[in-house]
Amino acid sequence: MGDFFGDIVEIKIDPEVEVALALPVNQILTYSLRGVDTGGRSDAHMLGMRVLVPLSGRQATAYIINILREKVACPEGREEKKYKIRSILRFLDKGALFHSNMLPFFKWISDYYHYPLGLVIKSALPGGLTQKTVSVIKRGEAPWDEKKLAGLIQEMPDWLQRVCQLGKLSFAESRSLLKESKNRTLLTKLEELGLVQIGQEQVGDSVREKNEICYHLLGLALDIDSLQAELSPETSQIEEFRQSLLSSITGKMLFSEAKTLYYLSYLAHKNNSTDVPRRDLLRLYPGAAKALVYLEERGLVERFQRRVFRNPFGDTLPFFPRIEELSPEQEEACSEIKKTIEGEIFAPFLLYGITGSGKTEVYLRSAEEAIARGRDVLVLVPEIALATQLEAYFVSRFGDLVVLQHSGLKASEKYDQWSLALSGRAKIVIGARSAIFAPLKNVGLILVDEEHDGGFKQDDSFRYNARDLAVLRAKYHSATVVLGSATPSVTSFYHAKSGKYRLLTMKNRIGSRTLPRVRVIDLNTRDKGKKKKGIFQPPLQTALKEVLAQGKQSILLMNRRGFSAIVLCRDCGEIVSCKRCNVSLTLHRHSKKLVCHYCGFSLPEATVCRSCGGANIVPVGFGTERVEEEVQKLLPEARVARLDSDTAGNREHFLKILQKMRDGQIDVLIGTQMIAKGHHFPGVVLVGVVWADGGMSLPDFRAAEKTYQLISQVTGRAGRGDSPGKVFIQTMRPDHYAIAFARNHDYQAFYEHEISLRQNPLFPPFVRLIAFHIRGENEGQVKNSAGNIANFCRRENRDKKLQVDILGPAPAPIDRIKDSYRWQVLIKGSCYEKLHTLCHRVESAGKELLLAKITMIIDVDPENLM
DNA sequence: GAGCCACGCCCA
DNA sequence: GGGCGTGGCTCC
Repeated sequence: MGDFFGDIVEIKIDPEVEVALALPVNQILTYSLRGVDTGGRSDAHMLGMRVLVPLSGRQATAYIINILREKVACPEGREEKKYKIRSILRFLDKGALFHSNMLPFFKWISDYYHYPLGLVIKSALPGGLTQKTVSVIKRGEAPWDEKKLAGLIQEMPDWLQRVCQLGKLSFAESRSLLKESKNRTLLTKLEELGLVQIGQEQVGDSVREKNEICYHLLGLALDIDSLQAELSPETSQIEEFRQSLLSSITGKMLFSEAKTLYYLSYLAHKNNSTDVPRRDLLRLYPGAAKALVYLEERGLVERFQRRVFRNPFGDTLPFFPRIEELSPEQEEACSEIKKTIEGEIFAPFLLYGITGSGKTEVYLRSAEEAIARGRDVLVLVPEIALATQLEAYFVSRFGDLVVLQHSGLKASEKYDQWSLALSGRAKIVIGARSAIFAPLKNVGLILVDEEHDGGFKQDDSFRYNARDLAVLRAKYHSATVVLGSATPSVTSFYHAKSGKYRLLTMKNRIGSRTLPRVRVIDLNTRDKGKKKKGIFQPPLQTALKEVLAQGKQSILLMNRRGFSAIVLCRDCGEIVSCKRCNVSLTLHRHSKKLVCHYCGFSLPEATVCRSCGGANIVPVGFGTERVEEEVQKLLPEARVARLDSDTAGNREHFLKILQKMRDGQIDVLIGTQMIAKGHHFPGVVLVGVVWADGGMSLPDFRAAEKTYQLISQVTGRAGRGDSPGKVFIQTMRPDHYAIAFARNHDYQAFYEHEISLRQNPLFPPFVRLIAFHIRGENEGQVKNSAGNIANFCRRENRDKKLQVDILGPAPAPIDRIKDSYRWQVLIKGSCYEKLHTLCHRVESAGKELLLAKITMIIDVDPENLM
């Protein structure tokens, strides 16, 4: 055999590793482990580890994704490596940061969403774990010489003066200066003269584990049991305690030592743990610090460190007891899900259950099943507010097996919660979309609540959809995935109907609760000619008054924050728009500002028209602030609260309002869509949709679907307690199918209508979409680049017969945000492979197609085309 | 993401 | 021809 393969010799060489960089680099790089302290780790243990690597004169974080232990020398001349393999600098952690079974998942995601593997992995980890070196501009060794400088530059820039005075500049300033090439050339010269120096500085992790010092008793035959009954923080018994100790030890026992031991025993007893944190001990008795040193020397106590996990759970989580009796529909759903969990097979379910039908209990029972079988559970919710809801249910049932993962947590808490999941101490992760990457090893069940929600789609440069990834991850783990909703996305329902998902239906509300009666109020018929009466029509006004008189609660949905929709100049009719975006400003009366909702730009409320200079600027249309004002006028005695992203920015405040609402301390709650979702407010009997039309006219094929969902969701908030609910929908388009079907709670009919519309022209679920967002500061160049992309697509499509539809180029509905012009090209096709083939070609041809400084974002399965 | 090099433009 | 600024390639 050796002769036959004469030119192929198996040789053992230094082990090499393949890594993905935590940088926007699409390549996998190879490094050597030569001379690296691997700490005796096996290959399997090195997979998924984070390492620091040299990268053209810098250091960067990378993740090990493959280990090349043995190599076959390649036949003559082929695959000769052109580069020199360098060694990694060091391992950055004790162990891997993700389980190796996540790698295929990450690779798939990287390919599907056209996003570099290293950055996929980076987003799967908690923030603050990216070490690197950065360049810093410093004073050089040579003495500062103004004459030398004068030869180089006429005027000394002020940053250079600061280099001289402070010795060095900040990371951020150094970076922005080094970006500009004219500074670069100057700096090179200054460096040659020895006046400045560009140094490399290490940036470490910004989160780390927290440890505390603990003590426990050692070698003391204390008869704790006999003492325990009497132990108390009172110190009157200490002398007696000291005497009793003297009999069991050799040598003397100072009073302070006895006191320390006394408190140590007391705290150990109180916390039901032999290990007592030093901090707790010192808080009770500051004198323990000195005594502990002696006690340790004498071998009476042992000191050690233990890891503590910072904990994001508030101490006021409500407790929800287990519901013993299930409705027949719940029973049915649970037993179906149970079967697939037991079978440990991949099984996707769509749990279509109307609001109030008890989906939460189905989730909890399914989770019990998975946990009982030793498997982990992942729970995804579209936003933090809902995590808070579910969190209480899950903690009530599963205690500290549950951890949280969402952006409401502090970086340190996030890191600790993530660590608990990684180590296997936590078995259930609840979180927003990024929790789809939770480091659970053996996922047996994934629950996606409110699966229709757009919040699962991330809208920045890594545009993944966590709901879709949930199905994928379940496949990789042979797990059950349950997508739950009262108003499933048209796509998911289509999959359920076509058999791709299994459909579980729950049509009845728990108990005797009925669905609320919905009344549609046509805004077109309101008192024409008469002076406008405000934003509530008489039936809604009456209902609000009645409900208040009964001592019950109301919810008013207004899906726009601020006071007005737009502000315009009464003199010339010009709409006051943002300086940097092509959108109208919105009046925020609370902060007395005109605000841009896209870039945050603001003007003072009292401003003059940019077009004619007139000061007669008036707000037109309405937002939540105006609704709030009108409610206060209509019901002066009512307790009113408003929840939108202006007031909910502070999580504490947000939770407090939700709590007050549950406790009945608020009569009318006004808010944007964030009040529509999932909350359980038993006292609410009236829901008013102040203006249902907001989302309907948007240029989005999902506009009707989103409107239907929003109205249904908020409708579901009414009548969750004992009294039946009432809903009023104010609209200019009472005949629109989304409103008509929402009024009758007829999801099926809505679905049938919507799916027929998606067939011509073809839209998802019949085709898939990929959007190319082309952006830049020069309008003409953006437009031309978009044209190039579209032409390229058309050419490829024709030549390669890809059967893909190309739409555009077209300016985005909002064609300028933050001074950046926005155009898009949309491709759609029923064959996913062909669509992605085209997408890959566009990606690799991108540099030639895009003009200077024009960027392109690839958005697979776009949700938001604004 | 950031260093580095090639290329192109401007002016002598 | 030299200096400077920009874009794009590459990093192992």
